[in-house]
Amino acid sequence: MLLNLFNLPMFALVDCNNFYASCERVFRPELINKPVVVLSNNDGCVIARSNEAKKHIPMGAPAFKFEKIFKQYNINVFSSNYPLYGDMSNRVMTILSGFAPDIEIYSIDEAFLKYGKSNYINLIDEGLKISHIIKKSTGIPVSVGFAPTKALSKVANRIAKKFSERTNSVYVIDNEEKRIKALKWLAIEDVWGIGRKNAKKLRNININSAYDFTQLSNEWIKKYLTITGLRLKRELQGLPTLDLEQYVEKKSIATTRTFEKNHSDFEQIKERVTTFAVSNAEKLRKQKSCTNTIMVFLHTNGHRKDLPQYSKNIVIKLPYATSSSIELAKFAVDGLKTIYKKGYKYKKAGVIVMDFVDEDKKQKKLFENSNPKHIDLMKAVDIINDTIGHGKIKLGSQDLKRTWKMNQNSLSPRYTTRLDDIIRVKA
DNA sequence: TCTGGGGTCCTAGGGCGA
DNA sequence: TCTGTCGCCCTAGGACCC
Repeated sequence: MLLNLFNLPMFALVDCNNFYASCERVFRPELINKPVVVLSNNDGCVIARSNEAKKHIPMGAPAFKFEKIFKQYNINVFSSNYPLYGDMSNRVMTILSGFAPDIEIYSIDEAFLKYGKSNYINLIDEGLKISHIIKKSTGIPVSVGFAPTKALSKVANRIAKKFSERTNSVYVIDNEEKRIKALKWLAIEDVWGIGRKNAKKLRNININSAYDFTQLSNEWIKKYLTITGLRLKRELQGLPTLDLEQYVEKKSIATTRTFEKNHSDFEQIKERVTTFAVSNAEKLRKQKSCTNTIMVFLHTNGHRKDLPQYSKNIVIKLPYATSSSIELAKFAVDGLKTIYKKGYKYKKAGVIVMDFVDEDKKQKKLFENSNPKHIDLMKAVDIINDTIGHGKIKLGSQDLKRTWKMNQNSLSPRYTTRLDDIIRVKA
């Protein structure tokens, strides 16, 4: 049976269902069919929910406001366990890359696959095979949507997930009738690329579905939703406009954190900012880049209307490109000194680096250059940290005794990445 | 008392040289 | 020499994604 009626390459979007919650369930099977939520760093707000929890908990719900509801409905609450989710994601992606030659890992829990137009395979069977093998090998349930464009494969995936009992979590949009039916069903705010603001704008002019959106004139879309909106319209019409994106090095790297409590003291914030800069430097060295620009920001808790508010950032053009932890930490602290004001209770700070060059292509400046001794020193630090554990080697300006702890009151073990936490099977 | 983190892309608008 | 205009570059900020 020839299913590919568009006679175009087909994209599959494979999406792990409620990924973080599903990861927790893999190692706690007694939680299957029970409500599960996963919280953000610091146990701040809800960032993943199982289907059972979705009835009671909105996305992004602040945990402290929902404690009663958690108890009332026996919701199982987990702190986020990124080493576990990262490892489970790698397993899923490795399996997926065996299904199609071209794959784009779009996020921790989803990937696009591209099937050439000559691959006249039964896509439903292919989707079922993907879902079966991933479930069997990793325990993670997935949904699969096929369509001739990436945006339509997102729509197909949504249908697969929403009507999983009828679709077995696999859906294919491969003719005009299905495309139009799907777009008429999909609410405008659920379209990939239409966020809250734009959805409101569109609702105001009576554009309520994805289909309505495709009926808008190109001029209107270009004017109000920019070139991005125009691309989206083409994609929804079934005209391939976005291709798979190949791996590219990052253009910016950020380390930012909300503090577990407010800090007013300069020295404490300086220690945090130093640590953020060191973390960015490590990530830079991993991708073999140096940075020319660093930004430091600092702000108070915007939710506390009763406290005086202050928020400031500073962008510093560096005199030379560097990936040295020591140099970046120094520039970051210089920046912090400029923006720090006494008397405020700070809740969040961060360091972002951008404007990269390859480490072997950086230009030598006439007067000021990165200290060449740092190159070997940083290599040694990276090797030691990789071998004996991350963060064992620190700068003197980082707090050596204190380990800054996030609130993680409900952290699951790192079943797959820490020997001590591995599951033991009793004979 | 307690509300995440890390990215990308796009545009408007200003400065500036031709 | 003065002025207007065009295009380029840069930056800040908004909007989006997961």
